[in-house]
Amino acid sequence: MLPTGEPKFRRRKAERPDEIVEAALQVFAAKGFAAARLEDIAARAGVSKGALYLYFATKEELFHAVVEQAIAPNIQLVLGLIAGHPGPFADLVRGVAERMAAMVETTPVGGVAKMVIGEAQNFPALARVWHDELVGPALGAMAGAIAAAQARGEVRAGDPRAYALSLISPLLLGVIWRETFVPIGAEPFHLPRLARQHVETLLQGMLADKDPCA
Amino acid sequence: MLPTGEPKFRRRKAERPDEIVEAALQVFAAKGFAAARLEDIAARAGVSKGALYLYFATKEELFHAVVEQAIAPNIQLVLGLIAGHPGPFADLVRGVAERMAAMVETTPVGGVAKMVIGEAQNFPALARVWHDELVGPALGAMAGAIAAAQARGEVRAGDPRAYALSLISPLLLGVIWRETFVPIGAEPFHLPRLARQHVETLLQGMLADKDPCA
Amino acid sequence: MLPTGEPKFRRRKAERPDEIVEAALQVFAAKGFAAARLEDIAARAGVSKGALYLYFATKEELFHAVVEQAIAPNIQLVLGLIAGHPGPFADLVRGVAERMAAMVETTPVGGVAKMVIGEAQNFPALARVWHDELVGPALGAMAGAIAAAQARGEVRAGDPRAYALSLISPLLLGVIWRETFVPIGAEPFHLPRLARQHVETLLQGMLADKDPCA
Amino acid sequence: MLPTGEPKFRRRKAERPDEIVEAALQVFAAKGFAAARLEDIAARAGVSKGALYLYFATKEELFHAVVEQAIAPNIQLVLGLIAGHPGPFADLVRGVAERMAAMVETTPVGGVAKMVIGEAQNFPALARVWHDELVGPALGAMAGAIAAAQARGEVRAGDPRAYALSLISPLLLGVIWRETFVPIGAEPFHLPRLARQHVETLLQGMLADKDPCA
DNA sequence: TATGAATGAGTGTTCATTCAT
DNA sequence: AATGAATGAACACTCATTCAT
Repeated sequence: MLPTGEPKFRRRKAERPDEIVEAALQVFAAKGFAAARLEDIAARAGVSKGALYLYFATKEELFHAVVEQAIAPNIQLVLGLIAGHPGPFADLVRGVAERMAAMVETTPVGGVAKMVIGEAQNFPALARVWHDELVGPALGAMAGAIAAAQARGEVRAGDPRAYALSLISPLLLGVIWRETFVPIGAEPFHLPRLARQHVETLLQGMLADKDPCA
Repeated sequence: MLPTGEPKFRRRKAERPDEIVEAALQVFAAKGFAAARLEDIAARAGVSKGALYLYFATKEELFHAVVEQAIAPNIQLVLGLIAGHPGPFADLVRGVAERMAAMVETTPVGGVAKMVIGEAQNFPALARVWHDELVGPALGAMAGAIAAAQARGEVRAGDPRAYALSLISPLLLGVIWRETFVPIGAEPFHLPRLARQHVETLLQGMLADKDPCA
Repeated sequence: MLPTGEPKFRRRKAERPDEIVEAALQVFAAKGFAAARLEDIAARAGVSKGALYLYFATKEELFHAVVEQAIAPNIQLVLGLIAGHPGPFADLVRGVAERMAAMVETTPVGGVAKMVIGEAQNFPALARVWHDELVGPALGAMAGAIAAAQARGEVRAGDPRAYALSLISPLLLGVIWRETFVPIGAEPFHLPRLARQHVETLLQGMLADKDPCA
Repeated sequence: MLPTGEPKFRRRKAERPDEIVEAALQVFAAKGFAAARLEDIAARAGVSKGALYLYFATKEELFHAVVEQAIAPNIQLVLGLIAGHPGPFADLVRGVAERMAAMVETTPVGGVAKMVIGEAQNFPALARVWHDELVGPALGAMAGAIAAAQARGEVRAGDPRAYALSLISPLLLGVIWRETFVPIGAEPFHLPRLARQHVETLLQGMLADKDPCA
């Protein structure tokens, strides 16, 4: 009845699905798929349990939305970084590592990753989304960049895909460590530092004999 | 009428717990803790649901038994390898990596690890067992060996714990990859090869003998 | 097609708890706590098993609600009767006995009492509620009235608490008789008549006015 | 192989059923029928769970045996006391009350009674046994004695059965009190004293005007 | 659009009873 | 006669999903 003015308490509707997905992200990341209760998600989103079903047909569909929504903002970033890099290989690696370290520290991607790992067997579709849209392309792009650097003589011989995995795995394992063992009192890793030390050390072995310390 | 065949009651007190743990290992690794149904475990072990409770008081206790049974045979192996190594650091690393690669290829440790990662938040006791009995000691032993090598001037400066994580993470991530993405069609990694290439490459950067930045 | 009939969902939040407690009262009184099946209670209340848990967190909590609901309306009555009585002791006793006889004949208090007796060992909380809220205060109030009458010289010497128990026990035992033995064919007692005869007889011995032992 | 001598550890077999019934009595009295676990009974009797079934076909049959065994030794005592009493009514009542007070203090009859009350609805056969073999005859005998005393002019007019119940109910209620409320901290009654005060008081009202203080 | 009362299938756990030994 | 491993039916409780409002 008051169509004008600031609809202060009515910026609903359009934002609802996002609010729900955001709430679901928190709960799924914390509990995993099976142990997450729709009631908790609804409560955290400030809606009723029934309202969830206005936007998502099933729990699994909501889970999909969470995975896709948590991926989308981040994936293009890394891919673009790799694809568009002009300079020497070492700089590319350093840039990607730094960006990824920042990402895992500032976004809930770690929680989602843990959740995907834990539920992959029961919900293969999730593993497929995660693989096809995120880790597959990213690993492929990185391997491509490595192959190109090898072709240019910048990087020594060796399986590019294995090199790519070598480069990023401490960071990912650090995230898993944080999600899995830090809550029970294990000493955390400082992820940016871990990534930097790892990349610098590994580059020593990867780069061809032209001075890697440039 | 034949005296053999399927007797209803088998009376095999001695073998039963192992059979049950083995079955539970399969089901837990496949489904995770929450989604695993005791009924499935019982069926796979060839016993009734009730029989499970003759040996394990709760589902969680069974889970513990699985974790400890899958850990126990493997942990001392690696720790002993590290502790008892006399020779140069590079040889130690190569030996450990080779042994671990073999282990993850021949034992279900990967499935258990995935399960621990997925359920850690909901069952902290599991994460604690896994950390305190396996990854904690292993990481500590490795970091200790690295620090010793640094003291001997064999290895360059740098956080030993981060180096240790760097050394083993591609292997562990390869296992996670196998458990998570290979079932949906992703290309697997050849873990021994992956480990070897990684170790050789990383060692180049870790070892101090010849300064590559001359 | 008719708009009336049995709608699957009734949406009667307000009435439901009372309906459930009423149904639970019947089933608990008939079977005792352990043998009562939640499914029977739900069926009798015309709801699903799950609906019970919308109102009561556990079977025991439902049991508590039943006890308190069956107690609450009756307890103040008797206590008020005792506390507010002005006249001579004999009239008080007669009034209380009459009121209690009417109560046990018109309310399910007998069934609940039997249930409390039967389950007290396994569910001490129930015995505590019943004792603290009903029999304790009632016995105490009665003993207090007796002690006062003794102080006034109306009642002979003797333990007031034992006198109080003496006064009411035939009525209570009559209820237990009804709940326990009448269903298998035993001859019932007419409780008001039983109470009256007992009170009149016992009063002869309690009252001090005329020494019967001249 | 050693048929002679003291078979010190072999006075089995004949005593087994009694030992089992004795153990069952304890457990049933403590927990009630439904909550009593055959395993506990077996353990307390020092036999295996399976051995129970060599002597009793079902849990209910064992329950029956317990009731009958706990009754048998006590019933004839009271009945004989009443039947064979020659002297004045007051002495009979005093003797019976004293004997019963001793009985409830020294035997587990209280626990069994509580159990019968609690389980009567679910196992009417138990109530029947208890009624037909114990309380029915006892109440009848007492009522008969009262009627005879009335015929002799010793006792005033009134329903003999109601008088009988009046006489014994405080004692029985005291037992129920002990079983139900004392475990949660209620103050117990001293049963012999309670019975004595009650009987003396009630007799004042029951006895005809000839001096009751003789 | 939104609610939340209600459902009902599903699961961990218990325990009386059976039976090979 | 005795054991105790094994069974299987039963039950309390949970929670994703539905639907009258």
